[in-house]
Amino acid sequence: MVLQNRLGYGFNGYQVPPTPRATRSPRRGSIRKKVDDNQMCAFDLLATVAGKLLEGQVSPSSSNTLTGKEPCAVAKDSIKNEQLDDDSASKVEPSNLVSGAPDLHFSTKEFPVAHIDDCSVLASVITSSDCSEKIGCAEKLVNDESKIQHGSSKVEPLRARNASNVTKAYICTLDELAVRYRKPPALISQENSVKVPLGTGHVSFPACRDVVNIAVRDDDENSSGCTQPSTTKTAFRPSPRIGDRRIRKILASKFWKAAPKLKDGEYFTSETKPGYHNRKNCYKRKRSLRDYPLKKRILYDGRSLSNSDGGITSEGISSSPRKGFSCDASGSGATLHGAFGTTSGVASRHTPFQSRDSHVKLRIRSFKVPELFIEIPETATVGSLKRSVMEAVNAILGGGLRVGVLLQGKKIRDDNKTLLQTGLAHDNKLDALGFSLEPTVSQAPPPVCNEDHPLLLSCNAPQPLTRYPPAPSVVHNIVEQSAADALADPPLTSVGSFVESDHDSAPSPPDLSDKSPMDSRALVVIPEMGAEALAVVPMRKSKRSEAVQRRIRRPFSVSEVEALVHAVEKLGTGRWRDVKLRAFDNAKHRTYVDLKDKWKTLVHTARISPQQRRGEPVPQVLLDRVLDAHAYWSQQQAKQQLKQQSDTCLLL
DNA sequence: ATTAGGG
DNA sequence: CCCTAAT
Repeated sequence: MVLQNRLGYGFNGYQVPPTPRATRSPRRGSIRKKVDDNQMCAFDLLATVAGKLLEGQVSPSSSNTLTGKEPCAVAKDSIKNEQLDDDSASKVEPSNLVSGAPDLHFSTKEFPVAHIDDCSVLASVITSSDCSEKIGCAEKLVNDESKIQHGSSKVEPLRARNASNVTKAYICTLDELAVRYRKPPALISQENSVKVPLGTGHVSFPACRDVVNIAVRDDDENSSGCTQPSTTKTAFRPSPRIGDRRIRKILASKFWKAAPKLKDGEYFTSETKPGYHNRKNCYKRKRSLRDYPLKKRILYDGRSLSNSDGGITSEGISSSPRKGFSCDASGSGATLHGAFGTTSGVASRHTPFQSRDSHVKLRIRSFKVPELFIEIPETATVGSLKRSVMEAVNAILGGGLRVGVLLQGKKIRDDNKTLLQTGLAHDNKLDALGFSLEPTVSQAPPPVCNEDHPLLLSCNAPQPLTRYPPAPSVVHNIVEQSAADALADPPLTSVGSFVESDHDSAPSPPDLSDKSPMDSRALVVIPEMGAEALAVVPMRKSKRSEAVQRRIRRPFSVSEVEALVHAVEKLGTGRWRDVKLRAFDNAKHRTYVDLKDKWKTLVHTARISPQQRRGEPVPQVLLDRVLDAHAYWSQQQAKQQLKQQSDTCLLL
């Protein structure tokens, strides 16, 4: 232990910087922003693909709609539509965009259900790909949540950089959708001429606020569905008084509790709370659905994947549209069962999509895991290696993946299109259907590494329990607030020694019993590519170096903050390397850049109102010290600059 | 490799 | 946390 810090540790006074730092020339504005805005915007990517997709699908006569537009325009349109909200249900109607495409006529009437083996995420995404409204809702919710979490100062949701948040909320919403979607949904849209048959348990697509409500209530299966056309409009309209905060609250807490409780709770089981930094965020189906295991193949291959698009195409997809497959509202639990049972091979029978009960049955025989990066010392045991791989697999399946849908090698990025619109509902197209697992930008498969000695975690003992729930089936481990994960940090009682070495990434204690003779220092499991041809979207750069994953987010604990404050008080800002050496020498996962960044956020945190702060609350005392130290060292810096200026003047 | 800043 | 320019 390099340093012993305690909360409330007295401030020993500031230290004079050893060397007056030269005045830095003003930084040039980074071009980064432009890159972000122009190239990394998720919507841009999506739009590009959507545009290409439409080009290939829409008949020439309809090329004056979406096709002719700039991809960016598409993106903006979709955003705008979302923001307009309220009646977006009607405004975003796909058939409006691509009028003239014959297939689209049935899109509002028929809703094929895709059933995918075992993977809830897949099921969610697939099923939702035809739920145009719900997807939009999900993103809308994300927007709202981000707005809250970022405070009023800065709202940049839905950007690639914030994909983490997006993914989190997105998926959770999708899960909800999947649960709901087991009932035969019907698209309600005022703009569509097709009337929604008020048959068995049709579920309308509520606007985002309604989604929230759905998440809360269990018994609304019919309340939101089977809506009379007349009342539909009002049902879609979000009540204005519902503020962001409420949405967030419901999203964060109620939903995650409610979802597993949903009628046939057999459907999803969440082991822990959601979150991209939660490696165990892994949905598992209970017994009723587990009969259809997801085969995973890990390929040992030297190739790396190219960026987020370098997903792996699923193989062995068989599908067959089936008419008359009934999934009534009550028997939703059996829906997946029935769907999975009999598929094999691809039926080429043409399905009359006029049928209400026309469904698309899909069966994915196996998926390849996109990428696993595992670093493990050669002294590690095979057992620990297994656990490491397990960790990585769980992490990547639990939230580190997103699903791509491909049709004839082309990625379908437009989640708002129905299966019918994309042509997936046609038997002849089903052969060309493919799925891909793509690493989420945010959820990097946490590099599992058992370096050093992951022992002596005395003060942090409870932590691994929180972060690595022992068994699935622990439903009550669901944490309610996203920020609550900060609670997983070492309790304040262990202030004596903070800044432990990076034990977080060593979940499984090394099994000292049997030493592995493994020679390789690092085992790298890299997927088969198979996605080169899918480069529908010209990626900025698809180099192997793209495999570098974003580091796992590790919120600073209070004790860490305390250490940082103390060190900065002593050393000042601008000597982050010294700060690192002094207070965080043992925390390998904290770089001096991290410390600098943390200080930056600390200063910011100290300046905003406590209500706007998020995460584990930092004691006000500490924040006061932050402000004091910041002021002091800023002043010192200014003095130094003045002194240097006068010096140079004298020299001249 | 470090530092400073913007994202 | 990431990315990068400038040291």
